[in-house]
Amino acid sequence: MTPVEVTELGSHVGSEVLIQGWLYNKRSSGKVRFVLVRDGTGLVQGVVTPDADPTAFELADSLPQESTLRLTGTVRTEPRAPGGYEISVTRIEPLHVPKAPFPIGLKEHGTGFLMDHRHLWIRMRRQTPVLRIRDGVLWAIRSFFRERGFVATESPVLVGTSVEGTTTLFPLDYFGTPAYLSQSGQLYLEATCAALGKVYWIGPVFRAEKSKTRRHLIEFWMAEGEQAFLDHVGNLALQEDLVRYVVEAVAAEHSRDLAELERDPAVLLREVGGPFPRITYHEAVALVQKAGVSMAVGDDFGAPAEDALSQHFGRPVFVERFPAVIKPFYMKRDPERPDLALCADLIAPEGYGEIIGGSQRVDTEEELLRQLREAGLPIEPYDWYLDLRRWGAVPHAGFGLGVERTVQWLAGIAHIREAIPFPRTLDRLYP
RNA sequence: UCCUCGGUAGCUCAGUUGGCAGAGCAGCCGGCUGUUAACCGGCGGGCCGGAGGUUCGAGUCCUCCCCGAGGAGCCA
Repeated sequence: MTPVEVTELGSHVGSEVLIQGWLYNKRSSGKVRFVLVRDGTGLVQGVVTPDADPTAFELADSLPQESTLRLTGTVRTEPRAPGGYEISVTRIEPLHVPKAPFPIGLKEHGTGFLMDHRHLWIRMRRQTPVLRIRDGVLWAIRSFFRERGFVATESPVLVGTSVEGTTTLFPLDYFGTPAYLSQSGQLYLEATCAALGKVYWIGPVFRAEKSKTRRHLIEFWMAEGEQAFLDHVGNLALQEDLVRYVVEAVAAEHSRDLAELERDPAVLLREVGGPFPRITYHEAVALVQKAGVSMAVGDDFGAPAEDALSQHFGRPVFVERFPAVIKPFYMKRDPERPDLALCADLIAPEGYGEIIGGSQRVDTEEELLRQLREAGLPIEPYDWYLDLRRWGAVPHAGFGLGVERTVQWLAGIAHIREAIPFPRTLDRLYP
């Protein structure tokens, strides 16, 4: 018999099917036994009675959690069953029977224990929908860029230069030459964008920050776009279109996953329904101060400040034109206000924090040399990057979107560690 | 790096002014013909994070160390 996936059961009502999966839970009530089977696509309940196969009846009692099995039976519509369908089981074929109890029970566990068992934890009910939503976010980003004519051009992960400041680099030995894990693919995207016009990449980046918060990972995925002949204003429009596209795609294609997480898609669609407000850095500081959060002009926004902004607007908000001194060397200055950078951060609603950082880039050699020096960076490793301003210099702009923070927002989960299969957090490299 | 709270059964936790080590879940045995993290009865299960100290006596008080969680700073 051809195996059927749990999500396809609706089109097999009344016929006999074969389900391949793992025993998630079992219950019994006298002479009726219930087996809850997961197959990766969903959960289905099988009902086993003694008038079915007596072997199946015995197995429904004795098999431990996370046994691998094949289940044969007839599909029925059943409102009492989770998922709406139920299988009247005729046969259970165990493929693997664990010798020890599964470490992750259905009751409460502490975070440390769950993180030690992350490789098993991802099988559990609240984890699989998040990972499917992550897949939806990544596919939506790719199809957005593809529809707009962007070319995927990968940036290297092993690099010789810093993008985001030297204190958060992971150093390594590249056959005797100092090297680092990439903090961002941006500099290389600026090169490929001069070759192909519109480019993007999605990949892992690394920040050796001693951060220990619900919105930080040491290794996280960035989706970065870079476009030639694009200015600051066009950059914001591109970012806004991308975020709206991703939210609408996930709301449409992952309603079942969102429902399992008790996340209302209508809330997300409302948040991206209208234009995203755009305020300047200085307006944002004033708003934050008015909300009672202490911060000075010249500070970057901390978590409480971002939360105040996100609470005030209730939708994604762009904060633009930061003081150049607190931003990286590659950002172009505002011609009207040379002390400000032509940049913007996009703050997600509901306190999920900054999900995008972007800017128009410096496009002349003189300006770039000056800003490298001001940042105290050596010139030589950036010589290739300066070449981009020596031949075919072009106004260009781009941004980086944090994939896990976006997943965190859409899935409505409290901590970023659940937004990636195997999170790399401070002091945690196992599993 | 700093601040706060924790570490007791496989897991989640309780443990009174210092005086015999406890519960729920999981496991095992039994019961129940519609369970929804099922329920009911029974059984087994402990280097109380580690090292020192105070005391007749320490899970409990003190010192140091190790580990975990939450938050800050910084960032996406």
